[in-house]
Amino acid sequence: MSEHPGVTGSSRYRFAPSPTGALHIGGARTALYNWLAARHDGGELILRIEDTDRERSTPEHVEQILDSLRWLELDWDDGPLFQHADAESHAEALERLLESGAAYRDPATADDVRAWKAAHGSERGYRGAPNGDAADAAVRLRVPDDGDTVVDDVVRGPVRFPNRSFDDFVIARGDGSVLYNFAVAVDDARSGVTEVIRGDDHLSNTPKQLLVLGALGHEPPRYAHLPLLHGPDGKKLSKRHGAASVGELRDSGYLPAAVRNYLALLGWGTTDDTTIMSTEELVRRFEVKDVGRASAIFDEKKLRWLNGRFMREMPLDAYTEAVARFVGREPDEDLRAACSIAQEKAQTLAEVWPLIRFLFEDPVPDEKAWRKVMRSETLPLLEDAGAVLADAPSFDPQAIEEALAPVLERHSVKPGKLYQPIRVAITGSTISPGIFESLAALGRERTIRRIEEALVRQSG
RNA sequence: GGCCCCGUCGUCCAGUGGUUAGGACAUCAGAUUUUCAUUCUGGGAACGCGAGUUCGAUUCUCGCCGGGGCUACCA
Repeated sequence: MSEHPGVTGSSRYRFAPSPTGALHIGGARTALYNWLAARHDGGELILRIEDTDRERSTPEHVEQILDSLRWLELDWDDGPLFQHADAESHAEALERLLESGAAYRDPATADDVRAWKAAHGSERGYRGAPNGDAADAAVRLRVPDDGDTVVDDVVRGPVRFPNRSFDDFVIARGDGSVLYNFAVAVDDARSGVTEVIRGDDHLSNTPKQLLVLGALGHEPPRYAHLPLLHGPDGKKLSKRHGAASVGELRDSGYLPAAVRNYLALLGWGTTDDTTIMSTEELVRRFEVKDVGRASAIFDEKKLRWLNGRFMREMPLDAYTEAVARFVGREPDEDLRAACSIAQEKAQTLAEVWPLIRFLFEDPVPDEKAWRKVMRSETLPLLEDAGAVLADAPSFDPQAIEEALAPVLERHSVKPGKLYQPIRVAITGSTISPGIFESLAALGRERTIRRIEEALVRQSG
């Protein structure tokens, strides 16, 4: 159509969140699937902000959503478009329907409709009558009593809705502002959207949009409705389900690539059971028609595991970069060295700093660890270790291990009896990267000092 | 209430008119290990129920049960 510049005949996808809250993982998955599908078949992706609800939509939420998408590294080719900014075309389409008689003004209120239903039974939707006097009444779309409206869904197959069961639904408020099901249909047609991938909660809305499209004489796009995501309790995912928003995922220390991989697997899978996939592989293999039909439960344990795999396989530079961003430090040589000894130990970015903190700050003694490890008989061990380390020919992990070996023999103790007190002395905790690597990274000076401080603290 | 969707291990994802129903996370046991992790080996664990079709159903059909969505002058 001539009013659709840029429509080339290839597929056009859209992601259309409403800015009434932060982007949830459900919305993130919808965004990801649209993105994967668009990138897979070389189509375009439009980002449209569904803000016709002026009451609940806020600029802050818009920013949050854009931030989340950027963090997920999902880009778009057009937009963000704002739905409410397109009021003229909505008004124009509305006028057309009013003139053709496909829609009519009806002063009936929600209460009136309820009363009508009480009187007429619930097997047939509300049918109103035009009222010429009501210039400021809501506009309803006339829905036929006969026939079905069929949604030919890519993941569910054809789904039939008896027209009789629908109300003559409201498409515009009394003040002329349009409602969701109308705006969506008009916008999708106007921007030449050919593929609609969205949550299953919209399946029941689709026939309404089809009815609007039909009344306007537009070809409908192809629809694919994704199964909904649920929390661990099986209920619809919401704020109380922990890391439910993209922002929380980021703050929990997850990697965007791992989140993309995990989300892709929530509702879709490969025939050969491949689990870990790069984004390139995801793009190559993802097809909407292979999406499952059953709702899925978000399982953070698996995300953690997947994230750990990505963390461990990252090049050190990228790893250091990610850690630096997460903890708000410079990705300098010190941090890089610290990261190199902690990389294999952490499943999330949030777990890295506690492991390497002792290299940047004085250790904060964990009393429990101290009591458990620092016994009277460990004093001579620590003393001996301190002396040996002070004299070690060099201070790399191997040299340290070799220097410490005789201490073990002299006191005939198992390795743990020596290493744990040292660990607590230099890190304050019983948990750290490998002891030799930790000592080497800390350096001789600080090592000796911390051991001496521990001895003072312990005997004093 | 009406309309609609869904139902394979605890969870996610495969799969088939005839399979020992597969993989992953989680879990359990064992091995490795200086802590914590990692890694390795092994184990347990599922086709919601009832009919029908069929020589044979987890797979096809219907009913039931269970879960979910929509039913706003919200999106």
